[in-house]
Amino acid sequence: MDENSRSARKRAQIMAAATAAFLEHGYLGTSMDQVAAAAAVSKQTVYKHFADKEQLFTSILLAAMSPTVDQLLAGAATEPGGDVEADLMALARNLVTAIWQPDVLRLRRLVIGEAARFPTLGRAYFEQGFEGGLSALAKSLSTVAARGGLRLDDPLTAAQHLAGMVLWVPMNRAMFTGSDAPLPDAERDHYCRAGVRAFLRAYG
Amino acid sequence: MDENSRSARKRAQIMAAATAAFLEHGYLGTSMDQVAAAAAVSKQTVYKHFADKEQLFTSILLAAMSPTVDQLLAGAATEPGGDVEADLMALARNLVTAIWQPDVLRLRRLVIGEAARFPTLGRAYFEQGFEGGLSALAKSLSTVAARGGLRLDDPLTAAQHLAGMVLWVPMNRAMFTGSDAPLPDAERDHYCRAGVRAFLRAYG
Amino acid sequence: MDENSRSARKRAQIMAAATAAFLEHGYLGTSMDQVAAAAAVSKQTVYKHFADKEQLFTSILLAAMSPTVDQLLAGAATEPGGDVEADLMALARNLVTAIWQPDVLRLRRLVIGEAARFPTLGRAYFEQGFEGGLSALAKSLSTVAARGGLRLDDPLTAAQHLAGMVLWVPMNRAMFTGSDAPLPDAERDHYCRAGVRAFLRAYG
Amino acid sequence: MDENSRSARKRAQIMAAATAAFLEHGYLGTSMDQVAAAAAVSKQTVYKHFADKEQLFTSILLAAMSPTVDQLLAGAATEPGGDVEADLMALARNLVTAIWQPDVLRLRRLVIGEAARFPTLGRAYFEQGFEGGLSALAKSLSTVAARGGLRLDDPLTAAQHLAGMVLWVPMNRAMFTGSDAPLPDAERDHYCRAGVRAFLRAYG
DNA sequence: CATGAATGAGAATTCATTCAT
DNA sequence: TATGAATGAATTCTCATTCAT
Repeated sequence: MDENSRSARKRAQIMAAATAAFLEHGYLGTSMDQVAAAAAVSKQTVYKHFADKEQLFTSILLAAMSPTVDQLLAGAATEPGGDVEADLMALARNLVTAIWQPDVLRLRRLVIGEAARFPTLGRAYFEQGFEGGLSALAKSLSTVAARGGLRLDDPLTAAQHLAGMVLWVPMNRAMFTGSDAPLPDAERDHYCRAGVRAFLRAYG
Repeated sequence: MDENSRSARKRAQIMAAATAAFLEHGYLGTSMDQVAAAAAVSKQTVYKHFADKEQLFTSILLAAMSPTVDQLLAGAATEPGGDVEADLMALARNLVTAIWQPDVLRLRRLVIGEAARFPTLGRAYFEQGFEGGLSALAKSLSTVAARGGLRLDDPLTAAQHLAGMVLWVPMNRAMFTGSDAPLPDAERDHYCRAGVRAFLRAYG
Repeated sequence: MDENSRSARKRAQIMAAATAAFLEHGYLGTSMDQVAAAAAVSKQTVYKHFADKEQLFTSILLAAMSPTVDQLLAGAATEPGGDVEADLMALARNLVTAIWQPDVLRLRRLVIGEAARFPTLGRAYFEQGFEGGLSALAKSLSTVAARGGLRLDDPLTAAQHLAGMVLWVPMNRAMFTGSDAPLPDAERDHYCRAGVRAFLRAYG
Repeated sequence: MDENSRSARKRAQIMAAATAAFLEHGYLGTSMDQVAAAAAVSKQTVYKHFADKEQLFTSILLAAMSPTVDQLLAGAATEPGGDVEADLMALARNLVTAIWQPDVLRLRRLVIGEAARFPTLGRAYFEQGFEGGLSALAKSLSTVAARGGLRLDDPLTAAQHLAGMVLWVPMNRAMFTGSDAPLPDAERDHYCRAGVRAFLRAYG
């Protein structure tokens, strides 16, 4: 049990170090030496826990996705309040805030950049992170709709449209420019408001 | 002119080979030996044309962006036809078709994946490719609106919303899953139709 | 202590091999492969001990200077014996003998040849090896003078003059011709005697 | 004759460029590309004039020695003036000034640094530049002596002693530290005066 | 005759991975 | 078990020299 916990601690150190390194320098840009050094662990120990670099990478990324997904789902949950527009604005803001964590943006870029080399990983991210987030958003929309004022024949499509209108521009900017800086509140609210209003006209 | 053409020919060979290699294997995944071999040219010749790997990479990508942008702009142009919905559908279909070229998808992934290492490149792509495409779409929307049936106070925002609704899901799928396969017509039409109808409700 | 000794042994092997290689072929003329092969060590091990070639070079040379300096200082020390001229002759002979070690001559040529590339190294050699030797010689001269027969207002200048008269010609010959052969006794004595006699006329 | 002069001009360009490059970066540190580029000439042209790099190097250096030697000889010539000490000071100052040209110092370092690789060159420099200079100095000393006040049984040995006392320290400093800066007048005069006074005591 | 390209090797440095201790 | 060393290939880039045009 002692060795077990010590081993588990080392494993955690390795994963933390590797996650940071991969997110910062990419797959090929990260060396096993760097990982071992950053984890304050010998290379052998790394190889004892992870068969090779590919396995380390996929394990790391799959583990890194969970909190991301959780955040997304949490971000999509709403405490329904006053009027519909206010509820939708809160929903949109939560969505943006959940996504605009530096590590989430880096993770997106990393998975996209390695999609050709690691298609399984990309598919996992898409299904859990992306589609999962949309489902959660659809559910929240249904909740809002249940309180009146929204015609939602197809909540999932509505969620896609809301997310697309709000996120399309700022997310592409973040992806392409490489900036991990938080989205300024004014900008965030601008995209949220414009998207929510168009959404209300289409689905109100 | 003779030397010029010979030198230019070599340079073109190098750029073609390097473009293919970088799009397929990424920046770090592509070696200068590979490039030289694929271009049927000696490594020296590569280095005589491009000072180092970074310069080769940026030159290649900037050159690869132009046709992409052109395609996008062309894709956004429409021959206005019958009713508004039909015009918008044509617009959306053209947009999707223009983007869903394998090299365009690969280029997007490459630029995103290297955004941290080459932020200048990413910014260039975003401004020319992404924002340029949106502007062209806005202009086309204005043309359609002029023929009646659309209320476009802010054509650029409208273009962002149309593009976001149509592209958000399939583009993310393409980015994450790494698939360069053409979008099946049925799927394309599905996203286009749903987006266009919501758009018409919001802006019609 | 076990790892320590193993690591230290490897490091010593590397330094010995690198010293020999650099002294024989110069900085640019020596490759890291040669060093590793001569040290019977992998290239990685070399790079684990020394960050890069420059650091290896400077470490090597600084280490190579110490025994040189020691020899010079020891060479300048005298057991004062009979008359002044005999003492000075012994001093001069010791000086020449100390310098005329193949590795010392090679080291001088190497440091001079790389003085433009490694000025710090050259300065270190000048201050420790050259000026240090002169100081030691000055001290020895003072000892001799204390026993009478020498007027030494400025022992350091006197030492410079004695060394200059004795060494100027044979040292330049050794430097320029590249010969590491020991100075024949007859020749050595010739330069020593002529220098000592002039010195006695000037300072006696 | 036209081609001849054009060819000669090119050859001169190459030699000038190669001299500068070799003096600055050494033999191995200079590439044929650099030489050709600096000479504004194609590499073929370089190889047409000089069979290979070694021949280029030796030709360059042998050519670079002549002006150096000339300067030394000229520097050792004196216009005999007032008293003996003044004449000797003038002689010493001229000697120092003649040597302390940047290219002369660089040439010395280069020849010494490459003495093992190019012994013939070093020997040539020693015989023409070094011993030649000493002979000239000896002749000048004889002239001074002829006007009274100097006992010169062996003018060459006297010249060696004068040169050694004056030059030993500053020349070693220049060689080791890599400085091509001109010797400050005060310093030059210091070494000259101390050397000349000791010389007068020994040979006056 | 002179330019650009080719050659083929070799430079320094790093990599992922595996032994030996 | 965990460390340093070894391996052996691959990386980017440069070199001296020689063909072709």
